[in-house]
Amino acid sequence: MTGAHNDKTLDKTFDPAAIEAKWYAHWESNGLFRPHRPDAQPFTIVNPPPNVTGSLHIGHALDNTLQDVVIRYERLRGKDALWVVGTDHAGIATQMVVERQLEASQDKRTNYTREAFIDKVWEWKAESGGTITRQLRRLGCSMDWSREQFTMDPHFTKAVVKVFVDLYNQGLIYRDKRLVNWDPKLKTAISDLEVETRETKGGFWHFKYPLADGARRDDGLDYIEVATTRPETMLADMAVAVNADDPRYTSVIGKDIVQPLTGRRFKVVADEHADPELGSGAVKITPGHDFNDFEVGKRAGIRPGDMLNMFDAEAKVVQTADGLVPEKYLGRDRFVVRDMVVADMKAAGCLIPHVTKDKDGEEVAADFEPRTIQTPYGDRGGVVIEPWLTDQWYVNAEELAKAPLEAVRSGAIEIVPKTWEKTFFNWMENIQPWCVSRQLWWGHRIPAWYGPEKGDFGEIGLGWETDPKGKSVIRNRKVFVAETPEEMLEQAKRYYGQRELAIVGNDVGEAFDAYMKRGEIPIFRDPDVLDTWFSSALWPFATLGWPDATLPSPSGEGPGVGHVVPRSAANGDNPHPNPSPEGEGLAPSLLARHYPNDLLISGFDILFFWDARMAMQGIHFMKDVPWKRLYLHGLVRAADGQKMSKSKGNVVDPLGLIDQYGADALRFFMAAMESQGRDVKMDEKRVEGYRNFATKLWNAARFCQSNGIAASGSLAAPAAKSAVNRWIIGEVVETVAALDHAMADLRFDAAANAIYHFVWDQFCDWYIELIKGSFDDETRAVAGWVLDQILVMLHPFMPFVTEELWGALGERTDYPLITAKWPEPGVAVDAEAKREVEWLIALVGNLRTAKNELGIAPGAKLDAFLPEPSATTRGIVERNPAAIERLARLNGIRFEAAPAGAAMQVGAGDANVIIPLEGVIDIAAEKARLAKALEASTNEAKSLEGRLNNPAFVEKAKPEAVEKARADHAMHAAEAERLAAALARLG
RNA sequence: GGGCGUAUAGCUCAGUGGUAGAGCACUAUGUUGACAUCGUAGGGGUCGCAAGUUCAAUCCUUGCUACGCCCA
Repeated sequence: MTGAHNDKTLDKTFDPAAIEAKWYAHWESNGLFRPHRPDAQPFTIVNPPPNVTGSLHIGHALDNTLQDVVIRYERLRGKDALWVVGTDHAGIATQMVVERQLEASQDKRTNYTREAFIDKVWEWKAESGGTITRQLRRLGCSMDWSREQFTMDPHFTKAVVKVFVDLYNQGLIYRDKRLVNWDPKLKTAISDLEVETRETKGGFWHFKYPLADGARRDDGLDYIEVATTRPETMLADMAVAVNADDPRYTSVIGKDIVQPLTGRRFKVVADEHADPELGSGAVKITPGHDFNDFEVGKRAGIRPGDMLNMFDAEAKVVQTADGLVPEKYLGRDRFVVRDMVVADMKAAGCLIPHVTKDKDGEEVAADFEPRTIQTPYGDRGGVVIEPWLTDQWYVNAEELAKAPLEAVRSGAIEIVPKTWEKTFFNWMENIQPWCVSRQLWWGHRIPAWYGPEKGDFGEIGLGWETDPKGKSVIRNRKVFVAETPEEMLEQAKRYYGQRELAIVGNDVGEAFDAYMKRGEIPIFRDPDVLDTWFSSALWPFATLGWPDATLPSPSGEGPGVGHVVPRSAANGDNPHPNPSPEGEGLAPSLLARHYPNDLLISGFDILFFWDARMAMQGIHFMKDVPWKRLYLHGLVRAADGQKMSKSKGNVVDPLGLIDQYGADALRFFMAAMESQGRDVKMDEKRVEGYRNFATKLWNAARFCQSNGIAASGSLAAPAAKSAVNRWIIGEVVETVAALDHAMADLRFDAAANAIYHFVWDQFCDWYIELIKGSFDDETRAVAGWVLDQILVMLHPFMPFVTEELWGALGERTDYPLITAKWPEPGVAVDAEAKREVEWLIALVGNLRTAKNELGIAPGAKLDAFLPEPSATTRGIVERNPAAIERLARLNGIRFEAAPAGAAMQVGAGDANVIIPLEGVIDIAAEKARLAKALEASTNEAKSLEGRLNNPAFVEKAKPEAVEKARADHAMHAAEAERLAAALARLG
């Protein structure tokens, strides 16, 4: 039914689905995605690793199509093209999926031990981990599956651990107690980038904070008015800040406030953060729960360790260290407490109502002023982020950002399109410490261990305390950061001397004393894991085998380097190591050969998350940029321009489009729509159009085949005498040049359009039409060669249909298209042939138009006269009788005067062909037609004449512009003259 | 508030300092040695608005308007 028969005769219709699976399996099983080319110039890209348990969405389709276009192009150009592929463990996302599954069966994570839960995640990975890689195959992506990577493979984990330890030893990773963005739903810290600010409707409450000890302001008031959008935080207020230059408050700076609900006494402090222009000019300060207040608190001399905390990990109220939070608030949710606090302040007479006038001009009092609040939400958990004071691991991003900034400035990394440079600079220049620890179970466990710190006299055992999460922790910790437990123990022994050490579980808790009593020093590993982006930042080099010289060999095959990493050190949590299959070219030089990568293609939405961090880690550890070029593309939007989202229900499934139109059509759409700096709007009609394009090509090939046109076997253009053949060879030359130019600039749209228009407009519409009826050997050779060049040039965009046709047109099983050679015509454009064919095209086109306008049947075969042809035109006519008869549908063109009588007149180049139509045409209609054309020509000529008569133009314009204007003027003037003469003939 | 982008035919988008193109849609049509997922012909745009630079502006500059995105 579909595809090619065994005898390779092409079917009338073409079914993408039938050929896609066949060719993909063929390419992959024959190792054609990475042919052995040890002597070729390497070309390397790495795919942005999708979430391992995810599935292909339309954005992946765009991203991976562009990468495949590039890698297939470079492979065809003979390079040692490597497209590294793999998936990301996606810490938060994957853990959430598995937790949701547990919830569905009334189960939950905390019903399991950490190890048991992680086992469940590995099970889920095994179950669903193949989905997206299968889908990438359906799209036709020619990745090197033989070396498929996973961010939690043992060798990758080794790289992650080494990076952490090295950065720690270099002082670029440190543990710090400061405010983090805490997600109370996921119960983990997240980085600044994972916080999205949303506008929400909220309130602004005004309160009286009474001055203590009878103090009064200069104006006599005995309180300070403060306002807040988060009243609940007053339970942990530690100051009121006013501006030192604000005359309303100068006399009370340093005086005490008594907070009405907690009774806590704290100072009025002077701080620049208080803006006299805003509200009352005074601000309540909650250093433990607000980023600005944290800084104010520090400036006021409050140490982070002393800042009051009033929330637990789920943002429920807990007792502060000073014990002043009233019992009734404890254990309640932050938003419940907000309402309670407002009510209690109101009852205490400390709420200042918000007074407005209603529509009748009456004053109305409300508890708060309605306001639009910029509220931080966690991008994964979707709940309001709470600034929370905890110990977390931070990367000194400011330091690591220096080299990437310089790399982009110097051009060592080229960002395409360039407009993104500014965004990149802006972010990198203002980069904040990167919080990399996550309170999750699924991920790379942080290679840090804690034991009790020795006291001033070397004594050990200063006790333990309860952390904000309610867990018992060693109060003064000594941290040991090491790649393996063995190394850690070495460090610990050096520190503790000859004491017995005990590595204990995650919760040292109450067991601490027991260990101490037994004379053992308990040491436990940091329970946290690393931010997923911390590991994916290593993708460009860790996938190539860093830090080992070679990659680990598969399980059970000798001492692969990946397996010397003890399980505990690799992660301690990975019972299902993903063996790295051995592929071709696992030479020690893999890393050296393919780093730096040549190009990275990613969506701009992960510029900061991923690209920037790859640049930081890549340059730091490899002493060179991760990639020479960074191409950023936009989003794929829904047809109405909206962002696609599950909640809006406007998500387009790329697999559905592939089913309907074929992968080639979807790919071509993605490439053709990818112009730099603009989002791609989904347009299914256009996908359909490119499916039609594939069908058009299919049928053209079918026609060629049925006329004895076959595979060329020649890289160079065949010798050709006929103008038509010389012309089409020249068109190939120009198309290759246009494609190469577009690809060099990563203009995917221009590249796709160049081949599209060559195939349809030049090859199908004109060349095939022109050669019909004259299939000589030369023409067969040229047509076969041109069709081959088309298949090669189109292959990066439409790999399936082109490979199928390549196979159908000739016996070349040992020379598949995917590894064929990029066109090298070896000839120049033949200008004479181009002029000749363009003359024929103009004649045919003008004749068709004229016939149509005069209502003459298109098929009517007519006589034609050309009384005084120029030598050139005469030659063209004499050399192309078949085309003139077949396409122009003329009984030849006679070089003699036309018989008297009505005639239509058609121009082409310098010729005016007269076609007698006595009794056939409506003379009035022909006159009208000519008059219309005459007017257009005359207007054009006049306009040009006006310009040429302007001395300023002739003097100041570029000579080429003047020259062109003169030529155009001459052309239009001559045309007008011809048309006028033609009109005159009609009387 | 800061930054970036976009505004061109009904729709989706290219493009150029010398008065504009594609695909789809639309109208008419079906003669041609593959293709109706096709062919042929056609209609349709003061290139968001205003000012400036220039011999010349859709293109460069500035301002404005509208929409979108990122950061604070």
